[in-house]
Amino acid sequence: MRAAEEGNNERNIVTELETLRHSAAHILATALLEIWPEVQLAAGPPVENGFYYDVSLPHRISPEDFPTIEGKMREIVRAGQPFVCVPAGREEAEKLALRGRLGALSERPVPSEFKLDILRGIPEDEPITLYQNGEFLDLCAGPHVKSTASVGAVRLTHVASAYYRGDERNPQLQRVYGTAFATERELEEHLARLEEAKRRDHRKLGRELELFYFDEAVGAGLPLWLPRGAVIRQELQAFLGELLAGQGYETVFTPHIGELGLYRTSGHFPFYRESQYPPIPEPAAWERLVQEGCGCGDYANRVESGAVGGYLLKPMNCPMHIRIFASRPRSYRELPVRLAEFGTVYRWEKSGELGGMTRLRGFTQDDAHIFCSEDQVEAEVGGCLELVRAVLATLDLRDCRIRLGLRGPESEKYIGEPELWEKAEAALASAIRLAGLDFTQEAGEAAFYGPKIDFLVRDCLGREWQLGTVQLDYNLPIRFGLTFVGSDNCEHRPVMIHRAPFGSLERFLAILTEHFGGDFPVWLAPEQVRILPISDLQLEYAREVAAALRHRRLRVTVDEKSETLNAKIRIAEKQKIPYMAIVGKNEQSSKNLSVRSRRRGNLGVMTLTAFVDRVAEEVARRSL
RNA sequence: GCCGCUUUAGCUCAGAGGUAGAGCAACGCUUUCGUAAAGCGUGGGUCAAGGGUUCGAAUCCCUUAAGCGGCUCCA
Repeated sequence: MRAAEEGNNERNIVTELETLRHSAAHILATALLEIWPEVQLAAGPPVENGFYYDVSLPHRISPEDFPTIEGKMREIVRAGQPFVCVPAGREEAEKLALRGRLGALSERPVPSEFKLDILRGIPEDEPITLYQNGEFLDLCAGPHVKSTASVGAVRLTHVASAYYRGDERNPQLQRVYGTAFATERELEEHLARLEEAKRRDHRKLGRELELFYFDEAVGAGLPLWLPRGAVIRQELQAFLGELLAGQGYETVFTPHIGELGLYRTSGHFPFYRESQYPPIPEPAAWERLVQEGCGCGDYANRVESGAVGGYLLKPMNCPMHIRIFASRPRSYRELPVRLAEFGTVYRWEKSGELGGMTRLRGFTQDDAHIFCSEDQVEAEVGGCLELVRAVLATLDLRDCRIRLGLRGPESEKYIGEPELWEKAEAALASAIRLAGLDFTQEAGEAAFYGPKIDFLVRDCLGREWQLGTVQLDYNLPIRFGLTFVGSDNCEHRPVMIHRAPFGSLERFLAILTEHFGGDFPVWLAPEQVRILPISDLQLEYAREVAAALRHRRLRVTVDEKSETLNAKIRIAEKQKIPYMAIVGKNEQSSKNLSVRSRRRGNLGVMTLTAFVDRVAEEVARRSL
């Protein structure tokens, strides 16, 4: 969801809590004005977990200012200022803005520039309303609570920056975030939930559980999968591999770089240009350029014109899969052709956009491209949706939203004819309806070659990320001149479906880690069982048990440290090992195990066979 | 990329111009323990990197890098 919905600048306020938080934003604005009367206000809507107000102010607001601001806010709450709606004519409102009176406590020497701009952006047929509490008068669609006293508990959370109206060409504002509730208790509960959520952060757990690692020597946004993370990845890949085999996919492998010309044909160069690493020249060409003293600008021009050849680090796998399809004549009898690959791609993300495993410069998609005839599209898209559903259900990711991404208004961002786009957009919409799924349509969310269905989930901080995606593409088959021979012995144009149920393995791991808080189901757990000998006398038996478990392909280690049992349990618990098998004198003589589950505690004594069968079965069923 | 903040031992963090600290982890010794922390000891740092100010810089200033919170953009 966009933080700031444009239009008349305020989001549609529906719930009581949103109303309260919107009022809290006005209280924040009032407090800011009392401290810095020159502050220029832009917009202050409620958002997912609170509210914010965008302001322009020479003083850089920092968390150190929060106590002062919050103090003022509490005074305003205590004062119980009523929120009064003041209907106003357009001209009157504009006069107030010009006199600096909108978004202010009094008239000021400088006009309320943002309020003026917002005012002028409101459609003619919409009424203009102002709201006042105390001396603070603001352009606002409302509604508000009765009085400032209704805002029982308010807290500022952080300050960040944002472009005015979300456009990077506009001035940058300071965005002060806060949250508000009717009561102090609800606020405390909310803050506690936030703390808890931070404990699940995949960046923190990724380090603690040794799943992945970022090394400055390697580069920003380029993750190193550590052995434990690699186990999870391999399990995920194996799981998906089974599903794909069942749906008639074939596996392919393709290189990480390809001729620039390939990407000219696909349109990645230039339509995807800003997301790509610059071209890699051939060594001979590079030498010549160096000898000629060719500058970067010159090089860029020569690459652009095709005078100098080169390679591109692949930003997507589709062009290579397309070339595989085109590698020989295709008959309608073999359609659909479904080519799958865990394909690693590289994209130039701006430095400030990188973050943990959710946003990277190199990542691996569980990619596949389906080449089919027009009348197979519906069934194939349906199959893809079913695949995503199966993946999400197995991994318990139920809390997800489905978005149909359509073209936006800027036509230069998309390739192909509008009629084909309409056809593709309609086909996807009907496929989702057929699958009986709820979805929203959003313009401007399409890929450059076609519309798509995205599955979105939230991370521990409430940020929404795209995981699975299904994209319909009538355009690349045209650009590559793909054909198949139909039953009529004529050439026909195939349709392409791009799809990735995980999206990327890295982002999926991030979301999965946060979803389970690091407590992965047994089938995914890097270490499934840890044997805890009570004393060194049981070491040998412990190793025997481990060998037996390993024989059944379970991932097991023995804690051979000279520690107390309690300490060993504590360590295993912190490392979130699903099963601990305790072996002491008694277990050794009876050839049993005392089993402790991370989730359910002490499970009591059982035979080795009973334990192995139990865990192996859980793994085989991929139970949660 | 833009705005703001941050960077001290493997991890979490003290240290506010005068010779670098703690807890946990690691390692060693003692202990051989019954369902979430046994005891003692040892090693470990170009204080992110580079430059500057100063008699003297982890500390003040500048540049760069990485990370964090957002914005923009996207798996």
